Amino acid sequence: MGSSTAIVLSELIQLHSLAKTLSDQLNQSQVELSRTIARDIIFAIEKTICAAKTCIRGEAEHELSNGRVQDFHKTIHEFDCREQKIPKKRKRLCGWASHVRVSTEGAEMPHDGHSWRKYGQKDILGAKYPRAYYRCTHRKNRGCSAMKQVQKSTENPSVLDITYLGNHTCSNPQQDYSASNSHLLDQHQRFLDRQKNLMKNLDFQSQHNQDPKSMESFPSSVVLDGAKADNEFFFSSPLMSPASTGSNCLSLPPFDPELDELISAAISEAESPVMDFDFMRELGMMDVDTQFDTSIFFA
DNA sequence: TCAATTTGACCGCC
DNA sequence: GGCGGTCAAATTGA
Repeated sequence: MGSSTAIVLSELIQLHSLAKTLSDQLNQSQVELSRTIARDIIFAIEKTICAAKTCIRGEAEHELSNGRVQDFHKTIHEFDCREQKIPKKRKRLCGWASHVRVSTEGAEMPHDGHSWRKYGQKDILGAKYPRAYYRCTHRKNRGCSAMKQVQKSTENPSVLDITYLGNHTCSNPQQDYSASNSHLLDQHQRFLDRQKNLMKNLDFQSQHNQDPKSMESFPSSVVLDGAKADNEFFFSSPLMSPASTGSNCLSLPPFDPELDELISAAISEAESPVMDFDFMRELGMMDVDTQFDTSIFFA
């Protein structure tokens, strides 16, 4: 791997730790805006760390022949374990695996664009709810090896922990967004642009140290508390501690007609309230261990 | 009738 | 031996 990338990752990890410390120590009643900024810093850093990790993994694979990979994977793994508190003893997953947390909020099981067949259910030690095992419906006729495990969160039954194993080789037509729904990609890009603008505006606020009163007139806001609004995109990285989860909620102001139009159009054109997680991963919206609130699709 | 789900039994890893 | 993952027969439902 390139040493510069390693330094970037190292520095980001340290920055992330500092920002979280800052956020934890600030008193909510006195400096709400500072808390928001600190949370935003954490969010930005975590996104960058994810990107850097992706770079490193790619470079590491490229340098496999040099035998310098193990240290990197060890570093990343240790960081992952520290931040996610994943027990080191973990059953070996076959090939590609990704963990997703989904808030169901009324819907039993959010559709993810693929058809699955349940082949087993198991009570897991220490877990309040059983784990369900699914395989791709096209396993037999198309030899698709994709699987997923679904388990309700013990802390919050409305949240599903979904682990995807393997890649779909069945080329499910519902997920072929790039070919048949390229306009959705375009709309999604516009949405991301709007997101960037929101963040720029937030930066403007922090630079001008606006008081809470002037904040009220600002149309775009970042959710300050854990309370979730109806139309709220919920971003969370694997590095997010439960205490800081609220910082990743990007509130979409209900009085922003253009944004509402974008979202409702994207949802309605998809025929069903489907958000394809593979699709999101490919777009870089989701990395491994991503929490995604689907409540907006089932309102 | 057939596909999907349920559930107890079995298997392999730690 | 315990636990998680898978198998496969039984059951359900469209």
